[in-house]
Amino acid sequence: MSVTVITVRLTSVAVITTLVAMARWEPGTRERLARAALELFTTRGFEQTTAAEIAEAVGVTERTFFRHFADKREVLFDGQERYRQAFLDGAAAAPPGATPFEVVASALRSAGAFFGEERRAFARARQAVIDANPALQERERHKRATVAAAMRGALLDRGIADPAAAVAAETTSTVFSIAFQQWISPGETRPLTQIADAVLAEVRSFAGAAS
Amino acid sequence: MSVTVITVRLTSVAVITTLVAMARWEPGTRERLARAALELFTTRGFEQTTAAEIAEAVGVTERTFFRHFADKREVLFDGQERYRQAFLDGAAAAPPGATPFEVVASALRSAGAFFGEERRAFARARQAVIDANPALQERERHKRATVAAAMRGALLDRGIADPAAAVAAETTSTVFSIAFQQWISPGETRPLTQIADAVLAEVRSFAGAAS
DNA sequence: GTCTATAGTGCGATAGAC
DNA sequence: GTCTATCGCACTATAGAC
Repeated sequence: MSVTVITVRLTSVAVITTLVAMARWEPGTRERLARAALELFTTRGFEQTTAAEIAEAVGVTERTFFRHFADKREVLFDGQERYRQAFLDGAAAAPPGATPFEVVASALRSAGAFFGEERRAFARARQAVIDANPALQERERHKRATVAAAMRGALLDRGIADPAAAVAAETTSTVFSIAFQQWISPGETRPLTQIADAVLAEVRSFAGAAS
Repeated sequence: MSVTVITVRLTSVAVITTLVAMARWEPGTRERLARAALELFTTRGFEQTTAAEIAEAVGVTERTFFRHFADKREVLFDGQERYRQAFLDGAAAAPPGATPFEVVASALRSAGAFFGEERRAFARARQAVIDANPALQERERHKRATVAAAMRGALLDRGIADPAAAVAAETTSTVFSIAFQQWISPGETRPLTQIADAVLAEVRSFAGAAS
């Protein structure tokens, strides 16, 4: 029986609190808001869903929603830091003296691995919502740009100067974006890393084809 | 005295209309709104300026502002179709059978020529406003993405398939963006076409450096 | 051209955790 | 006592509906 309790503790922070003390509010509000939002956006559409409805679905007020998310769109982009970090970790993993291309390839491998098979279905659902709304596409591009900015910083830190750093950083972001789109397209079964490899090869052939 | 009148007519379209006929509204409202908006955004900031204030500065109602621009941000991105067309014209100018790289280079030359020296000061003022506001940066990236989408369409029409078309299209947009940023940076005097050439060369060296 | 819903902000109060 | 998450309420501007 004590084994069961331990299992619960490991899998649900909310349950711990409920057992330990009568909390006035449940923890994990942010994550629950994000989940409820995706579901409501999927069924009713982004614009047809109000922030108040999302909050209500979770049992908090609209004001609480906006305390967690700066705006309504942001709720779909929670947890992007971890994914940006995957790029940076990959870049850092490249050996000293690696060429910009090698750093980019390493970053793409790391980011590609971050999105394993278990994330593909979720990614598809999320992307369907984004694809249906221009305002969300804008936000997505903004997030993509922060990845490029982070990569540029990492490359500059490695001693690679602009404009080479900027080109390499933007290429990372572009290749990943094209590969990701393919990864979640219907019928696609290859892992993201493999697709990203193919797209990066395409960049090389693009640049070399006119010589 | 008639000389004075002629001078006025040459410098103010609004005055012509007032003199020639009792027009119910002034022409060029859209352009005047865009100009007034840039000026107000520059002095007060984007968020500190309301749509009603921009409209008032031009002598129209807030409703009229939103008839011309779908949202407040859009007033800073008026006339983007002509600039997107410059890319497409350049792409179309590439000879049949040109490689994707050559098509991209041609598009960049055309777009670079579109932004002549006479536009540099305006571009700097506009960019200062955009750089000070994340919401405007989002919109700018969205516009950039439409350029990439248009380029991809042009490349597909030429028989270049994905993902090569997507890579080439995104590269066009990226190179232009990096070059444009340099073009309007303080102290820069080189023409945009020359800077874009240099950035495109950087792409080639990026892709070739790891072989 | 008017009316209205909704996004998003500012601030004081509250209640539990520590 | 401090810190943090929440509520509740008043408020403005955007943007769309009528």
